[in-house]
Amino acid sequence: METTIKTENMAKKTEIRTRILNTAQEVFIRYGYGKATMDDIAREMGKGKSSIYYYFTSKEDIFKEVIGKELLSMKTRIFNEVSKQEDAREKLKVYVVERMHGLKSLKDLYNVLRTEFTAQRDYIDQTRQQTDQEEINIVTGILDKGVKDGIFHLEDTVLTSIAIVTALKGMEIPLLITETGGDNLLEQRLDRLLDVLFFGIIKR
Amino acid sequence: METTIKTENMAKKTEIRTRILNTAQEVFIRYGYGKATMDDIAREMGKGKSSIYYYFTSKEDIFKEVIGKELLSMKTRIFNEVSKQEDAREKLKVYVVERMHGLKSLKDLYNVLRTEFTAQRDYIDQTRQQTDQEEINIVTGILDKGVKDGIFHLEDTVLTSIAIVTALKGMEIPLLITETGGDNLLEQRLDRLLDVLFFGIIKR
DNA sequence: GTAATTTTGGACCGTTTTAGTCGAATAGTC
DNA sequence: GACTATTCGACTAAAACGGTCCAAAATTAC
Repeated sequence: METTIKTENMAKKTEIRTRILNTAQEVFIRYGYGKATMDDIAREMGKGKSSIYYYFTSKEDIFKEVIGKELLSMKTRIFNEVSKQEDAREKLKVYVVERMHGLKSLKDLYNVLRTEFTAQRDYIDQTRQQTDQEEINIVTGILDKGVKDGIFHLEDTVLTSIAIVTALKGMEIPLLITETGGDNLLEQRLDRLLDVLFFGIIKR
Repeated sequence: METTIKTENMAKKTEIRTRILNTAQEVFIRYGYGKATMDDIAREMGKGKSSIYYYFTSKEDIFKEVIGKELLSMKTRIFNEVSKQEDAREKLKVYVVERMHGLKSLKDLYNVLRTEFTAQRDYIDQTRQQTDQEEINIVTGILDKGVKDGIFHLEDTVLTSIAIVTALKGMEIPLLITETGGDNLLEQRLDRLLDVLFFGIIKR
């Protein structure tokens, strides 16, 4: 009975933390990190500002957790979509498209690339570096399967996956910064990228 | 020659003022009046903050001019759309719909109803009062035409138009504050309002 | 019922940001 | 050259903001 109540209390605390994170995300999206205030977040919650500080250490703390949960969510989505495909070519295609779409929604979240808040950007870059190895592992696994199935002709799948991930990173800024066109334009450009990628791989 | 150059200089000054107002409007829409800064506006212009103060007295001065030009633009649009109709019933319908649509876009502009910046809201309310008489005159004109054409049966068109304008005002907050649904929902609710209005008028 | 713990929020503090001003520099006109 | 128009970074005072404090309220434990 006693542990049950304590468990409920822990769950309630987690629930309130989640609500704060979701509210903070809306406020960060609407105003950007800089202009969003702790008072804004508290007001949307219907609570006092100090109450927010009871659950989180600082504004930056909240921001990092919001980014973290979005990255995790994005990674989960990518993994699920890639797992659904059988063909290695489709796996790679889905991986690229989901990755870029995920980043696009992250752009809306922190609005940092545009407004140059270096501190947050550094943090995002740093967080992204942690997932680099994971990305390379995913792409290497896809390429290995393709070679095994006779679809791809590659000597070194690890080096190739590094090249692919690096190319994707290099495309992030130009692709995401561009305001013109909606998802359709992004889709078209990604298709073109994949064509080049496949021709380059398949033709050898 | 001399007056020509001075005229050009006046035109250039007006052009720069217009560009400042348009830029300010974008910044106000994005961040709201409170969070929008003079530095934001200047940066979007590619100018120094002091340059803005060369053309405008204050941030509030700019805000009032932005609101003023939007209200004027809205009134012009309403007048033009109402003038295009022949039937008094259609005139009234178009008037109501254009009026509410115009207010909806103004809501986006200043974001004040939601964030309760009293100073700006008072100013907007005050500005709106100035146009009240104009609204009553427009609606009275429409009702007079309807009575003349035998479509409406009314004893006192002026009193009725006051009632209609008051009813529209009373509906502004609930209609515009509601986030749910797009223009379609607004259109439906306005149609329903008009049905009630017409049945109430036409059935007597 | 009382004590302990958890949660809350307005007041406060130190720092940062912002509206607005100043004065010098540059550009344009006569 | 004199005068006017325009520009902008530095500066000031006031306001805003992140974060803390501490008492009160609410909840839980005994």
